[in-house]
Amino acid sequence: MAIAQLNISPIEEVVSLKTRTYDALKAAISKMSIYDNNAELRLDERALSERFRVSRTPLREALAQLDQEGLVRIVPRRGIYIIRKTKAEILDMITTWAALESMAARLVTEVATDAEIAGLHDLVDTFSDQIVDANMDEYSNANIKFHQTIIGMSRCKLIVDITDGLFMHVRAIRQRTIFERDRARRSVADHKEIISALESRSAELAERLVREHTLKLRNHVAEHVDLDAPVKATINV
Amino acid sequence: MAIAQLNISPIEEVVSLKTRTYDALKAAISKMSIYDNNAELRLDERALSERFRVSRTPLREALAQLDQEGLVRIVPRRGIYIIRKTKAEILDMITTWAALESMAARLVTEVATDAEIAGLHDLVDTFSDQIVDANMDEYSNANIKFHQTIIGMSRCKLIVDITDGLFMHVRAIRQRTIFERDRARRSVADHKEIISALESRSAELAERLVREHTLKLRNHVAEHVDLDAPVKATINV
DNA sequence: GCCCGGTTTATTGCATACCAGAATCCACGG
DNA sequence: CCGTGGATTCTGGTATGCAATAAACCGGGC
Repeated sequence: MAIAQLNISPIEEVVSLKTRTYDALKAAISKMSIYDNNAELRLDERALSERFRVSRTPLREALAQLDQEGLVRIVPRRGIYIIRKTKAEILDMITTWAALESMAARLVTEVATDAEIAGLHDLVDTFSDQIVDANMDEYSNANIKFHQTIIGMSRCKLIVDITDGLFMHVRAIRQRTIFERDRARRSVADHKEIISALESRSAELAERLVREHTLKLRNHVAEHVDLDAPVKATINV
Repeated sequence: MAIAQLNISPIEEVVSLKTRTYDALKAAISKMSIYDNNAELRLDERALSERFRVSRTPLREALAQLDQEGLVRIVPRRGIYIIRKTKAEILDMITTWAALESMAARLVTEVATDAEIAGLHDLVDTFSDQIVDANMDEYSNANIKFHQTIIGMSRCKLIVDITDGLFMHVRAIRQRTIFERDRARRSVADHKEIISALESRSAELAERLVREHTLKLRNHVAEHVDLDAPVKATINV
C-alpha cells in the first residue's frame, strides 16, 4: 500500500543543548525534595557538566535562566544554590495565586463553554467521599489539576504561565506541610461550590469563592506550617 | 572625635559582567521604541559584544536571562530578536495586572499604615485639574507611580516583582496607544475614589474599584489601540 | 530571463583554556 | 594550644577558537 498523503510535521525542531539542559535541571530540581533537611542545595558546575555530558557553557546559560526564574541563585564567586523559599515567600506565592485564579474564575464565567465547565465535575466527583481519606497524594495531584484547569479555561495565557511557575514551588513544599483530613473534605465542598458558581456564570461569586478558597489555604499554611521543621505530611489545597 | 561605633555595610558587592550586561541590555531595550515600524529587532551578538566591550559568553548568559524573562527570543541558529508583544498579549498583561493590583489593594486595607495611604494624595492631587492637559507624559509617569505605590504598600514582594515586569512592557507601548484627555480626567477621579476606599479600609470596595479601573484600560486598549498601526499618542492609565 | 543547484560567507552554538576570587589548609609564632 | 598569615586549591567568571548551520551569492542550464 502506497502512501496516500505526505504527513508533514514541522520537522524535528532541533533543540539546543542549553534548552535541554535547562529542562533536565528543572525537572531534577522539581523532583528533588529540596525541603529535606539533608538536601544538597549546592550545585557544582563541573560535576553537573560531567553528569549531563555537556560543557559548562550551555550549562551556565541554562543556570542563568533558572536563576532568572527564581529556582536557583547564582552567587558570584561563591556558588550556585537551589533556592529554598522562605515561609513569607510561600505565603506571597499563595496570595498571588489567589489573585490570579480568582481573576481567571471571573474570565471563565465570560469565555468558557458550558462543556468545558461541565468537565470540571470529573476532577472533583471522583474524590467526593471517602476516597479522599485513602489516597491523599493522588488527591493532591487531582486537586492542583482542578485549579490549573480552571485557570486554563480563562484563555489568559499569561496567568497560566505565571501560576504554573507558582505551582511548581508550592508542590515542592507539599511534603513539608500539614496533612489534614478535614481540610481535604472541606476543600472538595469548596470545589463543588466553585463549579456551581461557574455554571451559573456569576462572575462575582466565582471570583469570591476562588479567592476565599485559596486564601483559606494561605491562612492554614501561615498558622500550621513550619518550613524549618522536619517533614510532616501533605498539603491539601 | 573618635568613632563610637563601627558602621558595617555589606561591603561593595562585586557585580559580574553578566549582570551588568543584563541590566544594560534591559535598559536599552526599554528605552528603545520597539513598536516603531522601522525598529531594528534583530540583535547581533558580536556587535553587542563589541559595543559593551564584553566577550560573548557573559553577553549570551545575559541574553538567556532576557529570553527567560520574555524580552527577547533566541531562535537557535537564527538569531536573537526583541519581542514585540501582540495585542492579545498586551491585553493579557493588563488583565493580569488588574488581578494583582486588586489583590494588592485588598492587602493594603489590611496592612498599610494610615500615613502610607495618606501619601497617595500627593501622587494624585498634583494632577487634579488642568495640569493633566498640559503634561501628558509627566502625568503618565506619575500615574504608573501611583499604581506601583499601592502595590508596594501591599507588602507582597512577589506581586511587586511581577507587576514591575508588566509595567515595563506596558510602558513600551505607551507611545503607540491612544491619547485621550477625557480618559485622563476620569482616571484622576478613579484614583481619588480608590484612595477613599483604602482610607476607609474597605477591602471589597478597594479591590473592586482597582479592578474596574484597570479593566477599563483593558477595554479601552482592546477597542482603540492597534499595535500594527503607526504611532499615535500616549496611554493614560 | 528565470529558476535551480552548489558554494561561499556570516553568525550562532559549544567546548576549552585561562583568570580571579574565595575557602581551606598548613606552618609558624606567640 | 591557639591564632595569624600565607600558600594552595577549588570553583565560578570570562575570553577565545572551532564547528555547524543557515542565509546569501553566484553560475549554469532551461
